[in-house]
Formats: sequence, C-alpha cells, structure tokens
Amino acid sequence: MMEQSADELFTQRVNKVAALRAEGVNPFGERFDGAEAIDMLRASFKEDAENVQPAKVAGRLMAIRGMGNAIFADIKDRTDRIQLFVSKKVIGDEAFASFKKLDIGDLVGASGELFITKTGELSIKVVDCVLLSKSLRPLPEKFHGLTNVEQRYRQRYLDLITNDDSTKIFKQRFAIIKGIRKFLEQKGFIEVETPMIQPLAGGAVANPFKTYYEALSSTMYMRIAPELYLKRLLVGGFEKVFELNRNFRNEGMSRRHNPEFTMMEIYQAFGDCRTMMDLVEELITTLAMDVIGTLQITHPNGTVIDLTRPWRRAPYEDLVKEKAGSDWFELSKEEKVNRARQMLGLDVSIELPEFQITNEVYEKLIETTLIQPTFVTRLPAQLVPLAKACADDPTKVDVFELEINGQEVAPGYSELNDPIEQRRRFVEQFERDKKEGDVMSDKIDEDFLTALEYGMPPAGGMGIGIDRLVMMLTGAESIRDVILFPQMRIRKG
RNA sequence: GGGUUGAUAGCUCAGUCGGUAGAGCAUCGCCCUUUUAAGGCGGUGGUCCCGGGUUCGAGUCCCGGUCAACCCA
Repeated sequence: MMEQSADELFTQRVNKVAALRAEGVNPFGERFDGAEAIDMLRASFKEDAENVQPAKVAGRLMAIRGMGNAIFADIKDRTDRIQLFVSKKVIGDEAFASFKKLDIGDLVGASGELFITKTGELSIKVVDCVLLSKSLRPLPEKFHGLTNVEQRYRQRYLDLITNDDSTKIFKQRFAIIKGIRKFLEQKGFIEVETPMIQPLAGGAVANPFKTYYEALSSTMYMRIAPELYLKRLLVGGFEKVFELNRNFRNEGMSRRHNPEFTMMEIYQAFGDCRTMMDLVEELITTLAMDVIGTLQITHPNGTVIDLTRPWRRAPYEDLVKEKAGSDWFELSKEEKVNRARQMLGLDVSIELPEFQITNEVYEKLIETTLIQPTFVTRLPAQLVPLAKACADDPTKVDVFELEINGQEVAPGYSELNDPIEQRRRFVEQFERDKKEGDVMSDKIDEDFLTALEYGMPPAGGMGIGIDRLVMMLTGAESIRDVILFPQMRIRKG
C-alpha cells in the first residue's frame, strides 16, 4: 500500500520511475530539440489564421486538471506558461493513459497545434508528449507558492519555479550587469580581473576572510576591494578600466549586507570625482530606462525614486548643519555630544573622536533620509584615507558618496596619487591600528606604494555596490532578494 | 552581540482554558471531453523545531538550545 509522509510521497514517485522503466520508458530522458519559447509562440499566434499553427514546447508541468477523457495542464518554460489540452480522442487510449500518470513537477516535451478554448485561452492541442524528467518530490502549493522566507533562500530553485516575481528580479539583475558592461565598453573602458586571493586585504576598511595557501606556506586574504590593484593598472597605462566582481567581507549579515557581494570599481585617468559623478548619473539613468523602462522607480512601500538628472549635489557639512544646527562645527566636543543626545535623540559616546560624533549624526539621521539621488561631497579627510584633499581645504577630501533610497550606492573619489602622502597615511593608519590591537592590518602594501612612486595619473575612481543598485532599481527590500544563494547559517543535525 | 516575533502534514495555514492532531492544496482510488485555485465522493499522510522541567495529562505552561524574520549595536 502506498503511504504519504514526505518519505512515502518520495517512495511513491520512485516506484513510478521503476514502473516507467518496466514499460520501456526512460524517466530521465534525452535531448529534446525544436521546442519554441512559449512567449514567442504566444506572440506568433494569429487568431484568424486559416491553417493550423504547429506548436512544440518543453518545460515543467505546473498544474493538471483532469476531466475524465480530457486533461488540461499548464506547462512552464523559461519564458512563460501555456495550457496543454490532452484529449483521449486526439492522442489515443495508450498515450492518454501515459499522460494521466504524469505528476505536477515533471518536465515534459509536448507538440501539437495552437487553438483557443471555449473560455478563450490560447492552448496547445497535444498530439505527442514525452517525459523528459520525472520529478520525485512534490512542488510547493500551486496557489500560494513557496512563502517560507528561509526555504526560499535555502532552496532557491523552488522559489524560482514557483515565484515569478523572484525570477523576474534575477533576470533584471543580469540585464543590469550586461547593461553596465555595454555602457562602459561604449565609453572606451576595458574590463580587467585582479586577484581575489591577496597577501594583504587592502583598499577598504573591513574585516577580511583569512585563508591559507599551502604551496607558499602563507596566510592569505580574500579581497575586500580590488582598488589597490586597479590603481597599479593606472600606473601601467590602463587609462579607463573597471572590474565587476565579488568582494568578501568577514562581517555580519543583514537586510543590506551579504558577506560576499558584487562590486564594480571603475577608474578614469586624468579625471576626478566630478568625472565620476557625470558618469554614474548617465550610467544609472541609462540602466533604469533600458531595464526598468522608467526613471521613476516605485518601491513596494510606496516610495518613488525619481532619477531624472541632474542629481542633487550637497556638501557633507551643509547636510550636517541642516540637521544639527548651523553652529554645529563651532561647538566643543562636549557640546556636540550634548546636542546629539538632547536635541537629536542620538546616544553617542564621548569616547568617540569628534569627527565620528559628527558622522554618527550623518549616518543615523541624514543618510537614511536621502531617498532621492544625492551626491554627498567634501567629506572629512579622516573618513576617507585614499582620496585627494580638496584644493581649498586640506581637512576635506574631494570625494562623493552617492546616496539613493537612504543607502550608499556608490562612493567616488579624486584619487590620491601622491606617493609620499599615501605612505604617510598608511603609516598613520598602521600605527593607529596597532595601538588598538587590530591584527588585520599588520602590514603596509609596499608594492602598491612602489607602483605609485613610478607615477600614477590623477584619476577619478568609483565603486558601485551592484547588489544595492539592483535593489534600488527593482524595488527589492532585502539584499537576499537580489542574490541567488545568500549566505545562511549552516543548519545543524 | 542585544531585543521582539515565529517554527504544527510535502506546501499554505488553523488549533479556544492544559484534556484523542485539524482544513485547503498536493498525493492515492472512483466519476467526469472546454477546465484554469476545475468540480463531486472516498482514503492515506504528523519527531507539533530539538532537549529538559511542571502536571494524572503538554502542540499549548516554564527553562535551555537551534534556525529564521524584523529592529538595535
């Protein structure tokens, strides 16, 4: 007798496989040629056509509605769904009996002709149908689909089979990445690949993943940024260069963070951060039009992001003064802490350096309110170690942070190309980290400094967090919705 | 790391005051040739996340843990 728990449903299907083999049917079939994409098939249908229109499709059975001597079934391929109509009278008793044995979830190839049913649905009157792969496990429920968030991430294939919205986001993601490459190629940039396994994890401040290279008996790190290698390429004469690939940061996961994430870094010799502002404005508006089809991006929470150019450009200090008072920068450290606590409701520690108290105000109270695209410019030099100082004020750096939807989407710099200043800042950072007992930055990248000493052109540089860009453009609320296999805690037992 | 909420059939979810574990879908059997969340009749299916405790009796109450979502750091 057949039984029904998870294992038993599975056993039931395995028995069907054995039964099929006994009948001489291969349950895990061969290549199936000549299937048309269902969306194309739908588009090609002419209702007034006098001749029958042949149809051949391959895909997964998503629903079966038996009517006695006729069966309706929905088949889904990578492009769309279409209804199959299987009539005993058309395909004969034997083939009809075989079709009745199919399960929801099976992959099949079907051919026949297009027609419209009484209720007006374009369908395929099936003449021939072959099983291409038997499914041994039941699919999630047909109406609600798979809604368990954890399972959607852990078993993404089920999410993709059942939730078209999810599939759509990933298709858009790939269109965005393709669009970036096309755009930059047209602008004369070349794409490069630099090491992901590095002896020193430089180019950003983050905790790296540590690994061990047996052949060299050396501790190595997964890169946290490609920056220092791309700048070596600027020295080498690659004037317009980008890299679009994974970075790794050994930090927590959240709605906005995944330990491995996709980043694009781009450098243009003889430019500066304004070159990059123009470039990223053009890039993102092009992507929005090409992939989403509009510059007004509506998010599920009702927020509408308007990407119409030009985007706001606002100095960091102005934004802080706007929020914290025009006299903020004249206050003493104690006064700043008091105002943050009393007027702004922000719990900041007096232990923090003064620029970080200000930055708390920025990060907590300002950044998240920057919904419409905003270039925040002229950041305090202490926040950004690798950028060039503003010509008129050495305490500020000539950089921007592009904020959209309350998130940093792209930082851009006028890159520091003075090797003496760069060395001074590295040493300063090194000494500070040593004092704080930070073991991560235990060395200075001498090879990078040597490269700079040969002469790096002045350059504009920029990094774009691709995952966050995709979130912004598709309206996804969690980074896990734009990464196919997000990091999850390993399940025990 | 801290707080809040959650985990019950393959999936989506109920489960009252602590008293025999429920529905829909899926699946199995029967009926049905234009259905589309098809329909009708009948069946099968449970480590109630894991481990302790309280109790005559725990899905339910208590403690510890795992995993997840959200918020905070």
